[in-house]
Amino acid sequence: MNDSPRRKELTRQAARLFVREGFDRTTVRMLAEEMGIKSGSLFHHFRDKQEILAAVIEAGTRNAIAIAHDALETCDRDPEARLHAMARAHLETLLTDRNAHVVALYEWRRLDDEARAHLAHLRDAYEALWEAVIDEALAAGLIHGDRFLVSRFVMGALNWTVRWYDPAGARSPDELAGELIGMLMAPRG
Amino acid sequence: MNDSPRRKELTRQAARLFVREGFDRTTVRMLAEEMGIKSGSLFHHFRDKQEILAAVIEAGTRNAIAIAHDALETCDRDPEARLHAMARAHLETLLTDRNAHVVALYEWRRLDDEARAHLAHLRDAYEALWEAVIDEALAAGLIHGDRFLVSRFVMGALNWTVRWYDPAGARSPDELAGELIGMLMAPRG
DNA sequence: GTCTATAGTCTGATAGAC
DNA sequence: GTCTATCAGACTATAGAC
Repeated sequence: MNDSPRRKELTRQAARLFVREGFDRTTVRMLAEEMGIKSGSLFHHFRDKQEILAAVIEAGTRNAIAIAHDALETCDRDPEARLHAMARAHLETLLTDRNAHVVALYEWRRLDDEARAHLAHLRDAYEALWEAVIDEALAAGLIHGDRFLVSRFVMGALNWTVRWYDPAGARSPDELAGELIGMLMAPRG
Repeated sequence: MNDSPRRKELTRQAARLFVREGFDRTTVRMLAEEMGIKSGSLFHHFRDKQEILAAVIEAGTRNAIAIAHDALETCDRDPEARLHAMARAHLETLLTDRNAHVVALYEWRRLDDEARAHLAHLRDAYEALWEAVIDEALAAGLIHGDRFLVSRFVMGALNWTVRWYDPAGARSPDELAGELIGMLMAPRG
């Protein structure tokens, strides 16, 4: 459909609900209430419930790419700094906003075939950022292992934080990022 | 309710469906069809849909504990061997059977408060096995980092394999386990 | 762009025969 | 232990007024 500011705001609110309840048990009535309108009005902005999910996932992935891109630009060529920046950016999109990126990761399977095909290149672009940074770290001897598997394991470790991270706890996303890459690097000295 | 062989078999079949479709979008009619009975008959074995989920998660976690326990018993006191055995056991419960353990991890949030309270000690017992093995590896200097965070990151990396692992691919759960702990250990030589 | 009203379908669960 | 039949409510989505 279109791409109005109104639709963007509605998408943002849908993301919060999808994170809290999960896509399947979020009803259009719940979405409408969260948005302050009646359920019938929702379908003026989105063709169906599926389209809302696709909009959330697209926004979440685009945002993750933008945040990661910025984080990489503001740090030098040091592989460790870049790895840290990437992990911190990833965790912030997941844990600080608790936003659309969580939906993109956890509700991907709920997309229909058409939407999945349409959004796959975005997801791939984000993962390509990760694999490039991990390649640099491997080449520098900072970490070691198979390129594909290291990427998957690192992203998995980060993605699963959503399930146990306590925002009221003592550790920030930045500290978590440091601990994760510290775990992968050979001890100093 | 009871604990008949019939109920156990029905629970096993429900697990397959919950993995494939997710709990929320699995209907009692789908469950009944998978079990070869009519939907009304289901409620002779389970009070409601929630109880089926609780049965699956209990079975999945008990099985994971049993498999892990056996794996640890059949290897010596070498911290690396124990870490490897634990990771392999975990991956096999997730990737080979594609069974109830996946449901336990991915649908935990769908349990009602009562079931969650009832099953928390089982989940904790399984995680305690992990933390003990990780403690040994830390004490031996095999890996390094914060005990709590290393546990969470390792389990996260393993749990997320469900989302990308291809059973038809080249790598076995055993190889994956080796790659993961290899990634955490300082390079030899 | 939002509303009311509702169509049409599916849902979890129950009752009672066999 | 399984069946048939069904209830009562919830669901997504649509139509048409404003």
